Amino acid sequence: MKTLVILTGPTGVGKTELSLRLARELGSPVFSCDSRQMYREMRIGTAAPTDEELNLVPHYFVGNLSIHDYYSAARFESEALALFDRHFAKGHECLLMTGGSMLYIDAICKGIDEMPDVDPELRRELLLRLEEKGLDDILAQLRLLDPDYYHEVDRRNPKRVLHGLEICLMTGKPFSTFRLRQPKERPFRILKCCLDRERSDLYQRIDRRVLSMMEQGLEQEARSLYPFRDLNALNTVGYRELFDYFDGKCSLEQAVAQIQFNSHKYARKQLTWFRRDLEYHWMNPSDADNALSVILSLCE
RNA sequence: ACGGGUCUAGCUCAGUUGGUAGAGCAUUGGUCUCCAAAACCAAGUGUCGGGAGUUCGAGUCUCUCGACCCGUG
Repeated sequence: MKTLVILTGPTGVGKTELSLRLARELGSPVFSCDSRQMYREMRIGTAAPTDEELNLVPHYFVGNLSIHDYYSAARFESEALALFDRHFAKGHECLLMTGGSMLYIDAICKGIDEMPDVDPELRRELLLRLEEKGLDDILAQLRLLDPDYYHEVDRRNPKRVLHGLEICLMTGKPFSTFRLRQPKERPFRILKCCLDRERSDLYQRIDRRVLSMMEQGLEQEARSLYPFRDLNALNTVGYRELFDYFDGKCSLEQAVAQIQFNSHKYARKQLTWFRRDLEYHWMNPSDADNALSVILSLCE
């Protein structure tokens, strides 16, 4: 039976390392599902696999985008599914997808409803309007155009409200008519594995990794991307904190500490998301051999 | 040694004319169908340096002890 193995877990838990071993065991490439490692300009700060690691096993979706490119979970869904098809057709029994982008994982598992991409100009307009007239103004229009969604959304969350209105304005139809939220069937089995370790252990690993990023030259990487700080890709832990430092808002030390804290926060958010999904098999990669054999036996 | 200052949540600090404490960060939990490493919501925490006194009542006034800091020797 064709199986897609999903190996995920919070940032810094040790996904990359285990995925390389697992990929060799399964004879699969690594299909990354990390929304930030895709940007080739952001290697250090996203802890993207190194050249040596990339040479060990073929990877997809690492460094395949520029920070200037538009991308989304929906695009990832269609591109990744097409690739899976091709590889399964070539005879692979198991394929491995690794990464921590929760929404991207769900896009693969359940699918995302068909919806047009948002026109960047419209988005800019609405953001401006949000700034000038406030969220209530946006909400009022959403209420008119899509009362259903108006009642569902978290009305305090500008991003959600804005997106709803964007789709209404672009299509002339209520956003909620697109949101079927019906999980799509996939022509393969999905095996979900989530790595986790003791919290203090995880935080220590994250903290150490941030320091090592700094040694690898994260500051220079961030500085070279500073002119593009307004791009969505750069709204990322590890970069925006350094941008604050460049702006003189804090010391370098403080920025580094903030990167560590924000990574902790992100790890917690990931865990919240994964916990909710009862299909996950949980394992601790501090005993990598065991984790590996558990996953392999689940693949049977 | 003398003079001055500081000591409040894990950290940095706020606490009005005395009514037993708060904000940011951290920590923790949650929401979530497409810019998602985003955005949003929520929670706990304190022997207010120790002790004594004044007072119906002290983080807030007085005394005392201690720690640290800055001056002067």
